[in-house]
Amino acid sequence: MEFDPRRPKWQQIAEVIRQRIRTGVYVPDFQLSEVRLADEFGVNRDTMRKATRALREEGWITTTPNMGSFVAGVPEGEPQTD
Amino acid sequence: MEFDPRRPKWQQIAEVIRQRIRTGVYVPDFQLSEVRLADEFGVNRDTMRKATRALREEGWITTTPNMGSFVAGVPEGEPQTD
DNA sequence: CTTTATTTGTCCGTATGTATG
DNA sequence: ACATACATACGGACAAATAAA
Repeated sequence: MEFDPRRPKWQQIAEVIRQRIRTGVYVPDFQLSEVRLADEFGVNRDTMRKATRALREEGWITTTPNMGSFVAGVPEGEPQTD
Repeated sequence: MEFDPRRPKWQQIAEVIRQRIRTGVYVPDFQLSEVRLADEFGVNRDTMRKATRALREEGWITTTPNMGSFVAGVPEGEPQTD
């Protein structure tokens, strides 16, 4: 993925994942692995964690320690682009 | 069993077993099986092994390969709640 | 003697949480 | 942002020894 050097990578990654959830690419309960996503986007896991943290705080995903992160759905007030 | 997510499960399990030995629920020579205990507490055997390892190092139990773990008693210096 | 069940020991893989540099 | 390491936890698999059928 191409990153805009003017903005943090984790923000750009979070936006991509938001879009995937909005459009149904990622359906509820779909498991998101920080390790695999970090590999997919070509970034460090530490960077990926910043993205998942933001998505978690916004209600897009839920995270269970030692288990994984899972798609929650589109948060309240967010437009569904599906 | 209900676990406090703020502390490791294996520590909480070890504390439960310590209490059972202190109060005589588990008497000396009573056999403890990692497999059955893991099932009882609803955790992975790997997690259960961390608990038995701690108890073994503290002197609460002894473990014989291929045989099982057995209650040793209340270690020296530990108060007997019985 | 053979089979089956049980138990600990060991190893692999995956995943998140935390910490350090 | 990255690199690395370790802790915690789960799932699965296999080996070796023991005991009972």
